[in-house]
Amino acid sequence: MWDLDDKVLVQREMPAFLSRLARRLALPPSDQDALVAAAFTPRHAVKGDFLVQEGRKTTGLVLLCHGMAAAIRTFANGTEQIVAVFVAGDMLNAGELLYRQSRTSISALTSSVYLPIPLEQLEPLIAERATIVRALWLETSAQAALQQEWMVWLGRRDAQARLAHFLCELSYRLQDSSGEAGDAFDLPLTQHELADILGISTVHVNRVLQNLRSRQLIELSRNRLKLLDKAELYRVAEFDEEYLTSFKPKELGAN
Amino acid sequence: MWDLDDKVLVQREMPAFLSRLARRLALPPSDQDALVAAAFTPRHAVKGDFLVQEGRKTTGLVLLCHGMAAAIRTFANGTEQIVAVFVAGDMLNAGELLYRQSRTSISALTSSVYLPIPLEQLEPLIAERATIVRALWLETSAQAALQQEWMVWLGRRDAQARLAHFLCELSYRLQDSSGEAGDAFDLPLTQHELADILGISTVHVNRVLQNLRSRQLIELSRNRLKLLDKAELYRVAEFDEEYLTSFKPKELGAN
DNA sequence: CGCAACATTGAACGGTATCAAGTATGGTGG
DNA sequence: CCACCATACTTGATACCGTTCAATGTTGCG
Repeated sequence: MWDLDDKVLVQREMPAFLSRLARRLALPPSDQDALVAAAFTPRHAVKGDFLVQEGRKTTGLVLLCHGMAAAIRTFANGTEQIVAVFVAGDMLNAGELLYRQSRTSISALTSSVYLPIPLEQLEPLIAERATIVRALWLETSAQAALQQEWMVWLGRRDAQARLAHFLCELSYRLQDSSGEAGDAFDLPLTQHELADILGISTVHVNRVLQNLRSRQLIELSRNRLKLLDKAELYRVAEFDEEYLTSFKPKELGAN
Repeated sequence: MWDLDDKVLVQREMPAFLSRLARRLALPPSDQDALVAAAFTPRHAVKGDFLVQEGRKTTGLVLLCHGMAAAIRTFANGTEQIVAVFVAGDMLNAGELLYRQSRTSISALTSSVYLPIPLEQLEPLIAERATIVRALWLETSAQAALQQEWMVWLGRRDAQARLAHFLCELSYRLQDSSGEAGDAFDLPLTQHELADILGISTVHVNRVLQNLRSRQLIELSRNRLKLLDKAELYRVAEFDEEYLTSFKPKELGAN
């Protein structure tokens, strides 16, 4: 699974990842150092590899350094629902860390680099350093806020608004995570996967996509997405980025 | 808003509540004492009162000691989606504590007793006591797990399965929270509120309820619900209580 | 008692699923 | 380099679940 390119990729991505991590968690340097010291070396996964497996014992925290991943729940009848999409900088399983086993499978949507931090190393930090526990709690909270937003559009919007909203959210998060402009980005999702995210059928994803295309709101081919009219897309989605910007937490100790 | 009955209610409910809290958070006695010492006195709310208001500055942690409450998101067009239902013993806003303002309004579904813990008192504890941060993190994780389950049935099940699942979940949580048998309990929700939870129309809630009644699965009148055939209801809902039982976290320090 | 909120019922409409078929697209082995 | 295959995407026809609108019955509360 490893080849030269992967190693190069890892080495090139890690510094950028670590600085994003610092920005995001707002940890004191000593804590961040302790966290990184507790980690294994970065690993590489290809599309479809599982980074976390449903029902397995939680073995540690997993940080996504590069690429994208999705948390999947599978039904008895074989249908699936994607309950989360992760981008570089996200923790994949902060919310499951305190439980015996994970409730979802998380699989790589693209070739990815991830950083596992085994529980044995992490537990002493969790037991002693309130700031590190706080960072994990913060990430869990952010994840919960995102999920809540998904619940709202799953429950109350039609397919078009759901899709538009998802694209807006992803654009915003990628921008935040990579620092790039968010008007065009790689969308490594098949229409089938989009269907599993939005809770609609694959066929209908296709139709809604074409509708958005015909209205000159987006351009999408070969997994490359362009947002042609962001303002109008935001309107269709009723997308309010505030729930994402407010992720920036209060400073420690600040009122 | 206060009368004698309320005070009696508060006094009668608090000991039971505190013991539930202890069981749930698995905090060392010293930490639990510190938490309770930081709290205001218990307060009382009537149906419809807001315990937390969307957009307002977060002023502290709110524990629900008695009654039920719902977290509500409101749209521009006036429609609402209920994104969470809380029962006695739940923390209402653990996941929002680190942010500047709350994203949801939380309103009392019944006459309720709640315990506010102001941020000024809480912040020193959060800064210093890893065990307390851990408890808050744990509660946020539990909340996120519940939400994820809702996302799954919002995305992929029909109205009947959604309703059945919600009833199963609530029954289970009430049983867990109150210790009572869960085969019959008060369901202080109008069909309209159920619709806002399930993401379907009020009219359809009515029809689905009647279907469940005609199949001898439930009995519901005057806000009192009886589960007549729990096994079959579980089957219809594809309800797997494990995602709720697994909330019981690992012991501190245990591997 | 009378009003307001809640529950129930029917009819027509609409969004989305499902089924089925056909068309790109990309990767693989010969 | 091409033939082939698998996967992804596209399109149309039909059925169903759930919405909406509207009317009526019921309950509870001031």
